[in-house]
Amino acid sequence: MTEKDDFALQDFLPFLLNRAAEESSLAFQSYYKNRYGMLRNEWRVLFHLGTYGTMTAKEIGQRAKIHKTKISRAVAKLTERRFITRNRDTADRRSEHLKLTPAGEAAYRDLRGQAASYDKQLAARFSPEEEQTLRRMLRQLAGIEE
Amino acid sequence: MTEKDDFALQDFLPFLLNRAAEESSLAFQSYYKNRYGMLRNEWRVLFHLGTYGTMTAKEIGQRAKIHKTKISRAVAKLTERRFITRNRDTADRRSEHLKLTPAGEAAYRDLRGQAASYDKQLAARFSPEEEQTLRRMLRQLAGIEE
DNA sequence: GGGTAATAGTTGATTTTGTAACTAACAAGG
DNA sequence: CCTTGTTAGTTACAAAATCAACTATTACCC
Repeated sequence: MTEKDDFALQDFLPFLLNRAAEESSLAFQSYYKNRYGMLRNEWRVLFHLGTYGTMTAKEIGQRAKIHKTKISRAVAKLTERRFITRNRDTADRRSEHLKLTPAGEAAYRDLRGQAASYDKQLAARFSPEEEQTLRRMLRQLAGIEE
Repeated sequence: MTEKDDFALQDFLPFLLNRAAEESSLAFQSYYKNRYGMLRNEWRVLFHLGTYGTMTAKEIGQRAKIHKTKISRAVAKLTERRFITRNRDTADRRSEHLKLTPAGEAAYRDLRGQAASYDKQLAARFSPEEEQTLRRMLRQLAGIEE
């Protein structure tokens, strides 16, 4: 009754992944929250716009696999804080092209720098080969082709 | 402006981990939600009690690194649905010993079986060595010793 | 063209989570 | 024993996620 069974929660990949995700993003999340008052979905959108340039909400959603509702709200916040501007497509007036403002670009550069060094720090626990393997496996699990 | 930058969101481990976690647990989550109306924290608590037997909320929290608030609510739900019983410790009346009811045991056995086969399926994408490496790295990132 | 379906994005209602304050019980020092 | 501090667990309130319904626009096709 008090003995350990053969398949525990710690052996369950979805649990492990979730725990690793939470644990590894803790410090980063609070940095961005304190510094820019940005939530996860907001800096995700910012990051995408910084990386790929002008995009529509739909494109961001497809690439990052974020639901349109979350994007819509993140975009509203980011627009309100003057990090991005929106422009209706003249050919298809349903979609909007989103673009970083100079303030958005600055925040993005900071974000990217922080993320890159944070990432490096996390990966430093492993050998370069292990790290590559890890990234490949995670992309596999996440359904990211590229 | 529309070109790809050198460090994208898909390269960021916390993002990758989070995406992999969500993607990989989707089917499982909805199974348990539909079958038993259980949320993630609820089946996590159930799983722990099934694996380790009688425990207090605090012990579950330490092992699974779940916040006490979440556990408290999960325990309330599970008790209400007659999956677990609570017994105050006679020596220290602050803590309660939680234990599965027969219905809880049954749900646990189903849960464990499903989880194990689901896990196997996920891991089948990789070679056995890769799988072991993945688990070890995830445990590392998650801060799980064992 | 006119009707029906599809798509981009928003909004609202409900559920869940997160944070912090709270209660009850114990511990330890004087 | 009484004050102060700590711990186990709960609860209240605010923030966020979810899901479905909604608006506006375009696409299809008879």
